[in-house]
Amino acid sequence: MACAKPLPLYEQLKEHVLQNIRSGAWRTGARVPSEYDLVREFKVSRMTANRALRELMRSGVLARVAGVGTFVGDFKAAGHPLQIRNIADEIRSRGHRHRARLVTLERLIPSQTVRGRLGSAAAHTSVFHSLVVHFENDAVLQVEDRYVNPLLAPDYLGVDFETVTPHEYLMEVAPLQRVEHVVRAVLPEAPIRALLKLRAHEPALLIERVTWSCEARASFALLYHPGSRFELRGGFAV
Amino acid sequence: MACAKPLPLYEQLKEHVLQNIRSGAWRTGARVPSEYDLVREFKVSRMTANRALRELMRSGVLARVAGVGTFVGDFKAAGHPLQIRNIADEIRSRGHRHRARLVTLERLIPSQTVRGRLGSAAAHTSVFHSLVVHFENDAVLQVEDRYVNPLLAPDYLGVDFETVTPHEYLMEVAPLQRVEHVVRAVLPEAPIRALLKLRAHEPALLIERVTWSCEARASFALLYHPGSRFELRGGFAV
DNA sequence: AAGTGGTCTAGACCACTGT
DNA sequence: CAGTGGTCTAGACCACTTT
Repeated sequence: MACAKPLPLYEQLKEHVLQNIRSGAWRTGARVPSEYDLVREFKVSRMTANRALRELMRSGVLARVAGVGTFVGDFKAAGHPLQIRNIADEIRSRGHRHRARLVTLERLIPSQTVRGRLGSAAAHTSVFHSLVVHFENDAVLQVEDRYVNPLLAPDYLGVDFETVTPHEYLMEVAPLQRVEHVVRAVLPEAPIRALLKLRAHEPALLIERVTWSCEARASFALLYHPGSRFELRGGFAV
Repeated sequence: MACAKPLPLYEQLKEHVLQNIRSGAWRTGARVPSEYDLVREFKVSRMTANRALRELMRSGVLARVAGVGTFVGDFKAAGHPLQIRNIADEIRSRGHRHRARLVTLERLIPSQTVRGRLGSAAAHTSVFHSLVVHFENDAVLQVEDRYVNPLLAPDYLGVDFETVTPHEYLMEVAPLQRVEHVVRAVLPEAPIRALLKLRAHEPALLIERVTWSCEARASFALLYHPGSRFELRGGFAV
């Protein structure tokens, strides 16, 4: 998926910084080239370098201190509660590596709970079910327990969910119309706890998410995250 | 209520646009002055006007179309799952009774952690600290551990926080400018656990919230909720 | 043709931190 | 003191849309 048009200079600078963070060359807390360094190295004006670093700061990748310098930010895993983002993109945008392991992919008769969340569309029929573990640099970041309306994604069982996330696939085949989520702190049951590699009594952050497409419920997902390594970040200005 | 320092020009422009939106003069979808309009009206350079409008676009307030113009954004899609809501209003909106118990109200030298969140404004000076327990029909719903910048709310220690919530008071004396929050699942320490009346190993949902006012950090709050009785709900359409 | 936003430059002054 | 980020200017070229 190459970008046809050349990126603006400030985007190229941002990408350069992110590459160095992704590759591990610049670790958390490390000093990042100053605006003047970028001016000299890339032959751009200072405003362009400033914009690149400023935007990376705003998105939490960098920390800047006037009179001191710019440094790689100290991020714990952070998600945006209001955006429906692809977890793989989210991990990559932090400069880290995403990997997915498919645990289960099947067709099943939904439980009472799942039927309630997925609605009448799945009343007496079976639904698709996937269980995927998402890793950020080899540490488990999310266990994704997802139930999908087969009417809206009939080819779900044929997708390779170790290269494409369920979210990516669903966004492609079913236009997202509406989303609802509930966030809770829980002590997950043993199977989930094992997949999350949680210590005993370590809590998890659970996001229950229902998505609508074509006026119907498309998917119900239980997204479990280790409490010690995951944060939902949000905020707004003004 | 006074922001002493003069805001940067681009912040003044943002404020000007926001005032017009807040007052209702510019409604959703209405055209906003172009960059050149702002250049002429406020005698600033185009880059300054550009930055103001660009940042308002990124925070979702404005929508811009190259070659066409800038318009007031459509807020119905921009649901805030973590709204800055007053917990008392929230409880009452569910038809329940809200009660607050003030545990602590003091001035103290902030810990390293608090200083980090509250920023340099509190570097070597003391800050205000309040610890309030919020009940929904006699069940604990939130333990609010809040640290306040004394420069922005000098009368904080004189407020009766069993009749007015800290949030209500702060909204009154310091205009809210920016908010950031982090949501996590945690096992709280003993003192908080006792106030929350949690069973052993019962997790809590922790919201860390930093609010800005007058370009300064106004308040840092740790909002603890019992995992078994509290949910964050959100969602949006389209 | 006129207007708009998107980007970019080559300077500038300031306040601040480090040495 | 030199270095840093924060801000600002007065131009510029481009692609695009509307008239």
